[in-house]
Amino acid sequence: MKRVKSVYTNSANVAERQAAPPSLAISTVIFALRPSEASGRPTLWLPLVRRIREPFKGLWALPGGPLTHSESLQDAASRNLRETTGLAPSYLEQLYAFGGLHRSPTQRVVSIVYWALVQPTEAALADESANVRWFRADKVGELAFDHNAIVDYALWRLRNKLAYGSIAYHLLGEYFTLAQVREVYEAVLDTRLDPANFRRQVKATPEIEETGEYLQGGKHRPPRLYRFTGRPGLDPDNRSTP
Amino acid sequence: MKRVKSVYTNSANVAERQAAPPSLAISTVIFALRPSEASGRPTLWLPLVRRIREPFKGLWALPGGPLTHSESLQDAASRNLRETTGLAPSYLEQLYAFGGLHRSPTQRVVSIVYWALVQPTEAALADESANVRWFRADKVGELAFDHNAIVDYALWRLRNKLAYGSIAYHLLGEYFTLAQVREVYEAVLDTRLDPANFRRQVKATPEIEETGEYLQGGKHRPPRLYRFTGRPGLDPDNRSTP
DNA sequence: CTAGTTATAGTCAAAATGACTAAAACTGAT
DNA sequence: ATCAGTTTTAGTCATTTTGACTATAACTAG
Repeated sequence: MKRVKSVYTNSANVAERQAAPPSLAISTVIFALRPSEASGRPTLWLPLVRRIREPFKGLWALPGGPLTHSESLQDAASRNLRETTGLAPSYLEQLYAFGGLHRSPTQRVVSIVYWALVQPTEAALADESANVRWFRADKVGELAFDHNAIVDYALWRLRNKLAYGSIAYHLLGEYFTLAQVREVYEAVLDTRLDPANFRRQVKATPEIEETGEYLQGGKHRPPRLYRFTGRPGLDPDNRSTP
Repeated sequence: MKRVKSVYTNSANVAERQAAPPSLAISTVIFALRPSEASGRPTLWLPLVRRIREPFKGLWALPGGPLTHSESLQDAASRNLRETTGLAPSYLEQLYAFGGLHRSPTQRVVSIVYWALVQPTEAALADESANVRWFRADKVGELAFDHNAIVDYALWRLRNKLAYGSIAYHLLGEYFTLAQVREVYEAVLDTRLDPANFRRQVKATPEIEETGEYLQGGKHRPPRLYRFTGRPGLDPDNRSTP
């Protein structure tokens, strides 16, 4: 079989490289909640992978890879999430297609970026190694390519979607207390919210179902557990909120 | 010069076509306001181009084309909008990257779709020919590829963005009356709104500036003209609303 | 000058929001 | 056993926002 790929990657002919179509890659920004080392309160974290080749060798970058022929964009994002972190997302949505001319110094590459939320039970199982590490979302340092801008944009989208839609629950387990929901909002939006008013609002949304269970083992009055009954939200074209 | 492109397009070798990267295209959904033939009230229209080759030869499709090497995604969308309709958009934003496996029967193609709003003064100048025609957004008929789904999604996004953000003004000229703004909302959201309450809300948004001018020549009391002082909104990454 | 129509201001009750008080229910220490 | 401390939960109350509606102003057509 003729190695078609080599026409683009190995040739030193500039005209040929010009004529090559921009390459397509898929990346994902994966958010999960983890307790902050300092306060113990939950904060947003995301996994990054260390680049083992040029360009940007040694820098951290978003997990990603090429789009293979037999998978849809969403499938590619899922796969690549699973391959780098071992995780299955509870929420996955397309973020944006980044296609600036100089994103990569070596070649023109268009990246279709997805963002995902994973539940803490999942996140605890996440692979971590020398080349895969979790970072606090607000302290990622300098990343490869335009990945700092992408992370910022993903954070903006997360905040936005949280403020409108009902998405917070995908960062939590199946059962949760109203205080935990509030902590998600506080972590993501970086504000403090009045517990009484917040609970009034959450209880007004029809997708929140009261269970008969209570969370035991805490130091104080045991809070009631709730359940989210909305759709899974794995579909990017689901028409929920902007 | 070697014709690199031919490696993918002319070769009959299946293995080679498998190995070829999915091709990348840019399309645009262009909305403008035009008076309905029936009621005379403004309604949403969009231009489509007739396909002159297979697949889907003869069917109408969204304007689009390949991504060239020297332009960003947004530039490609702008150019392609200008080339097919002669228009310059007053608003242009990325809609979504569509990459399903079977969007095109002949090859795998990933389309990055933009949506645009053009002002009526512009829209009146739009080119129309045998192969470019404007359709009412709710009556486009059967389109090529998955373009019906794309138009539906674009309409959903437009409604959504209209309900939250301040985007209606990009469908109007520089000066407009509050009744015209209301007509935009009524056309896009397909509802009737109370004129008094609507005006109260619009006047509460800080980006709307009252001018000293009045629209003359109407049959009744001349309405005051207003101006929109928000940012142009040509940037897709502008952090306005979901 | 009058009838018809649109623009615009204002009223009023209902609903939503933000700040706050307080009781209930648990744990851990006295 | 009791009490102090903390969190959950319910409720109050003033303010703001919303929706339905009334009324007046300003124009045109006849």
